[in-house]
Amino acid sequence: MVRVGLTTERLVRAGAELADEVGFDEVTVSALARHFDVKVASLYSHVRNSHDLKTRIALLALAELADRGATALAGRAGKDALAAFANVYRDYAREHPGRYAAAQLRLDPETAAASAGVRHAQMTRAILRGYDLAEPDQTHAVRLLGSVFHGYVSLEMGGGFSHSAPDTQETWTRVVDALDALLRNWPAA
Amino acid sequence: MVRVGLTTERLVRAGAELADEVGFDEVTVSALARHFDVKVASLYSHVRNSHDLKTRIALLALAELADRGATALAGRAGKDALAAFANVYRDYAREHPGRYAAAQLRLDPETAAASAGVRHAQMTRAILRGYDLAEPDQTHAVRLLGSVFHGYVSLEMGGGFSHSAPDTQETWTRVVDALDALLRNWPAA
DNA sequence: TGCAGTTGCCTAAAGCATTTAGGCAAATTA
DNA sequence: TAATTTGCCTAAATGCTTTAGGCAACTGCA
Repeated sequence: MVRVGLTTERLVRAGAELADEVGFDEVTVSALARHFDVKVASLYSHVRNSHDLKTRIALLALAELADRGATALAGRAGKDALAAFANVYRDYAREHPGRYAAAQLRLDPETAAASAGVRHAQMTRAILRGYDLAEPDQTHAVRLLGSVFHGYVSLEMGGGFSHSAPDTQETWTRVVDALDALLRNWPAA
Repeated sequence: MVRVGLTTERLVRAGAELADEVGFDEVTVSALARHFDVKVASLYSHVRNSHDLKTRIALLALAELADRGATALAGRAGKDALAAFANVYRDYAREHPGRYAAAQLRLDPETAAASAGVRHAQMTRAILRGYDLAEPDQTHAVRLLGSVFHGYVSLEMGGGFSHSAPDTQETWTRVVDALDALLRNWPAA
């Protein structure tokens, strides 16, 4: 019996790659077993069940995204930081569609609280330090930015903007411009 | 043999209700068959396969959403129209989480082109008539609004904003205010 | 009203994904 | 080298998906 050397980590990493290739929904315990040329049951020593596998892939994606965000924010502020951070989301989704889809998985509250999702919110707040927003407007703005990034990227990936001029890169640039203008000029309640 | 009177329409409608109750992912041909107390194979005369069923539920949801949007827009303009339209999305998602999830299903291009999704874009453009935006900024703005509505609602439903002050209703109101301000003051390229 | 054709639901069966239980051999540790 | 842990296995149950083919109940027409 030749041991392949399975670990939870390797499974999750391979699952993430598989997701990017064939789509997150197609990531199944069976497919992963085929990939490692191993019997299906063998994976269940490393992963609790199918949902556990998917959750772990989601956590990986969130962490990778947060890492990229942190790198992008280093040494930037204001609109520069905003644009860089926005591009992280968009680029990651384009490079890793399966992982990005995984990052959208609904996590139960405790898992979410322990995930890199928390870092995302912190980074968004960091960006807003370049603008003059007091609470509660800062929180409103954090939520708005999250919505735009997430919403834009998922609509674009879902083909929502397809086949129409102007191209999505131009829109993306202009949307970031518009958000910058809005944050500099946030309306009073 | 008692005939239940299955039709594609009834299946789709029941599937939509099931989605709202147990989640869109749990909507399966088998579950629907159980609901009608009928053998699984019987449904395959009315629905091509599982994916076909889900697509039809998605189309139903898109149409319902568009109908509500049209009703909300009737007789309104400017910020009033913007707020009403935004609330349609949010309310629909809260009332019909399963259907809303269905509406997010990625449709192939021809299906999408024939869907009520087209009406959504038209309505968003109609709202923008209340603001002074020429092309291509109008298209950018259409995409921004779509992103915010979609992104906000799905983050909120996914628990992304949970357990934190201020409450999401207040944020939603302020986000709509902010969008209105942005559209009235759209930055030049 | 009676019959023919259509339709609605059935049985049967194959394929694949998920999950658990229990076992043997290889790697690790003492 | 012996003992223990670990990695992968076989076997088996369950459930969802899908296709093929059949009979009974409707429908419409004479």
